[in-house]
Amino acid sequence: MKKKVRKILEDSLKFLGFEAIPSIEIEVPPDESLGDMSTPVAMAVSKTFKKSPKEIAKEILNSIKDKSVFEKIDIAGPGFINFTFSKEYLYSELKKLLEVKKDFLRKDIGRGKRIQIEFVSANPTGPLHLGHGRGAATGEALSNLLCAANYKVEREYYINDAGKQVKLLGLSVFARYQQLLNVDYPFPEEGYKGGYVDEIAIELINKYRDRYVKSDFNSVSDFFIEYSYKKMLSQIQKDLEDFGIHFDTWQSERELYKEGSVDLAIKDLHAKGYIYEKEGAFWFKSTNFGDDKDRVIIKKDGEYTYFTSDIAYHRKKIEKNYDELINIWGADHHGYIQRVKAVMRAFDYPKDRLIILLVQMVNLLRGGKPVQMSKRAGEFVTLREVMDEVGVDTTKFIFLTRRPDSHLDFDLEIVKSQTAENPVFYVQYANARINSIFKHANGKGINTESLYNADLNLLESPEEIRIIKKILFYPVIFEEAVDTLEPHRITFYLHELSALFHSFYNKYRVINTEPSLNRSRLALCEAIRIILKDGLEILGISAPEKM
RNA sequence: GCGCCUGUAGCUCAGCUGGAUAGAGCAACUGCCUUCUAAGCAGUGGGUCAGGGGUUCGAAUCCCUUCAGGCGCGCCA
Repeated sequence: MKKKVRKILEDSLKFLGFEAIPSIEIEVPPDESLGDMSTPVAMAVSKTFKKSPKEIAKEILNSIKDKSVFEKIDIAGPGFINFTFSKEYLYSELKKLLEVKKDFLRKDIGRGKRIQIEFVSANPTGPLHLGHGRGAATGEALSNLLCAANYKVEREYYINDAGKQVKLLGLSVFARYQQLLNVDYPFPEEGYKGGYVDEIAIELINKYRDRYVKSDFNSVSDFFIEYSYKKMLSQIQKDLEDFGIHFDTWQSERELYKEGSVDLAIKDLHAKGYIYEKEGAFWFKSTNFGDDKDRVIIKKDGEYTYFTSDIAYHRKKIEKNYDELINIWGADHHGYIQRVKAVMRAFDYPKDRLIILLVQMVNLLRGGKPVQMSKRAGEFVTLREVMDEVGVDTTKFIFLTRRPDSHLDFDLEIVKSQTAENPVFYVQYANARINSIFKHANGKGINTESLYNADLNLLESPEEIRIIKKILFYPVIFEEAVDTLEPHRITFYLHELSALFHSFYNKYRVINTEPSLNRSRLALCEAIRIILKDGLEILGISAPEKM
């Protein structure tokens, strides 16, 4: 739709000799009476060509050869050119949609490019919380979106199963284990205090009784660490599965060490001359690549830092040779961006091929009062609890009606009280209603097949025309969402389309009209349904047939 | 102190790659179910786009600055 207008404008501008025009903006006018598409291009070039915008607009208008697509083209305001599509054009496009269905919606933006999206990647030291849920919902929707745009998407979860944190988890479980068996064992200072730690300890007691009682932690640490983090990881996997999130690959940090990737990465950086020794530690010269300070990769005690394995991890990503990489991180990690980007540049990776998206924090409230979210203190509401309390679709929808960088207030009381009238149901309900109409039609013996053959010219009311225009606009929104990597644009669009449908539904009957009109309106409903289902699928939200 | 993000209706948020009269949901108020699902529809009220400067034909949108909030600035992960 937009492309059509753009093409026409380009031809016209070329014809007029306005070759040097950078980009033609095309937008939607503020009021539908003005038209369907609009361009301020005449205003933009008026200065360079020393003519009034209106004059230029007039010239452009006169030079447009193929006007059949439009009902009218007006010059309005300070020099906008407004286009209103002809009904014939709208009907023919709608017919195409009904014929080819999804293929009409799909734009081959990715051209089969391979892209890896890494998201969630929460440490397996505790259950997922709501912030992870936001990252999960966003990552999943983005993956689906890019997939639909013909990118070959691989979804990856990075497991921090090495290092201090999982060790601390193991120790926390060990301490609880001892305490539950009445051994006076000190709980680690910074240990994990959540109830899940007790659960694991109890599980161990049930399985192994007092086999490890009074053991020296160092001699059994491997067992406790391994058992504990694996337990947490499988719980995380279960939570994600129930939240409807799918991953293709799970990259373990331990594996990176085991397979030698970490040593290799260090060696590689060393060979490039980006490693130096200072004060007994080894540093990566990240300031060479825009970071504010150099970073330690081998500590004085010979241990690697968290960053070291991340260097190896990203090096491995490079080796896998994706066309693009996306990392979705919680905003609390933003200070980490420069150093990871520095790594990529040190490995000569093109600057823009790694995109790091930040998802802002979720501020969890209950009745306006903040709920503490400290994993170590063990006070937090888990994603699981929220899922169970307010539902998966509702939770996702809340995340997906916000820009990723908006700071989100998630008030459990408000969300729950709105559950019955939650916006997600508004969209799902539109789909369910359409299904109901079809069911009704089938019951009456009305042919609901091959609706592209219906007489679409009968769709003449302002409401119907408005819906057709909205439907045909979907690919435009889709493309914008892909370009900006912002799935929430789809969410808002679906809400708007649903509103138009509900309004139409209330005013007109689809069936029990004249036989030919039955089919026309069913065709319209079918088109709406195709889009609602497609959009919801991208968002990872279910589309129930009845509600 | 430095860096990143945010500030839009009573509340939660869209709109931010500059365009015409700033939108939605919730909340409030008034109407609409004997016909395809009322989880719906029609309508009313509601704004210093945090404040101040600047850029230009045009600024919620870009730049500077002040204020407010969140987050981050480890040989932690």
